[in-house]
Amino acid sequence: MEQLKLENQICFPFYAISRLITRAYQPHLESLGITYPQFLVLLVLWEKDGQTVNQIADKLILNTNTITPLLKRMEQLELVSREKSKEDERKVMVNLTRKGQKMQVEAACIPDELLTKLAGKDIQREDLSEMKNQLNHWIALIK
Amino acid sequence: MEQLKLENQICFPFYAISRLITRAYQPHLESLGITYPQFLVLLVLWEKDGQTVNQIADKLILNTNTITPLLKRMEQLELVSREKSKEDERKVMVNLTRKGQKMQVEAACIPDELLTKLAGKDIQREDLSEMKNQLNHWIALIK
DNA sequence: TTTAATTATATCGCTTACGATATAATTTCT
DNA sequence: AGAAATTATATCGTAAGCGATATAATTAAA
Repeated sequence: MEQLKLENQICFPFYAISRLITRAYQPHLESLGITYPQFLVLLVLWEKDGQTVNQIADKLILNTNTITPLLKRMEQLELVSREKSKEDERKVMVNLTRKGQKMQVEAACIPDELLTKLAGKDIQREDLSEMKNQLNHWIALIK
Repeated sequence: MEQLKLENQICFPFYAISRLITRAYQPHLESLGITYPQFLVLLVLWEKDGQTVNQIADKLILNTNTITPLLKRMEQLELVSREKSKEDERKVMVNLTRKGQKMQVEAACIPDELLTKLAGKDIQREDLSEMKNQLNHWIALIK
């Protein structure tokens, strides 16, 4: 059954690379005391502080049952605060704490460090950039 | 900080697409009573039955602490059997059961069904095939 | 041939990830 | 206004995924 060979699947490389990337980030994030999904939440909030749970979930394409406990752990780490919106009490506003804001400075170099490491393995920035655009296009189509 | 925008990350689209693919497979696999990682294990065993835990882990780029409980659950589902190798008692041989073998027939159409669905969203097989090759190349480089 | 190192797998603890379901606040409908 | 529907978030249960560590079998070294 040729169509069932692992080698012929498009799904597997995405699954594998996703995990390999998380592994590659891990040592860099460990020194900050955060995980990869927590880093993604920070990326969203650094770009625009003060977003609702749903806004963050939408951007990361995650469900609230994933993001709620994640945000609670980040609250424990004192990276974010969560409080009900005054206008609409169903909404929970998530804000960066001072600590969460400051972490941006330390994190700023991480993406570049990883790109440099990949360049050493003959994976160039232009290739990654092209790939990124292609993938973002597909995500928009299938989301 | 331009380099920290979610939009500019290459890591995020991989993370997102990987989960979107798992979600896309889910309804197809649900009727078989298996999960996406379990499906990947079956792909590996359908290709070559009777492999050790490590051989399967290597092919899926997973650690034994992920694959061992996964295989145990598949044993519960009576999809595979696990028994110590006679030559080397440290090794555990994983074999498909009759049920695990038979499932290949029902699963054979799934990849094609998903490709057809993607074609409807303007994602063509040639593009995916090219992407697959590119990604497999990268995996080999960074693994 | 004991001892030490290596190999193969498993266990533990914690963090995602998500389907199903619950709860409370807000809107919409009648 | 009061009931019904919708929206926003949370809770529960289960399955990954992985670092750290443990255990047993095999191999290498002294």
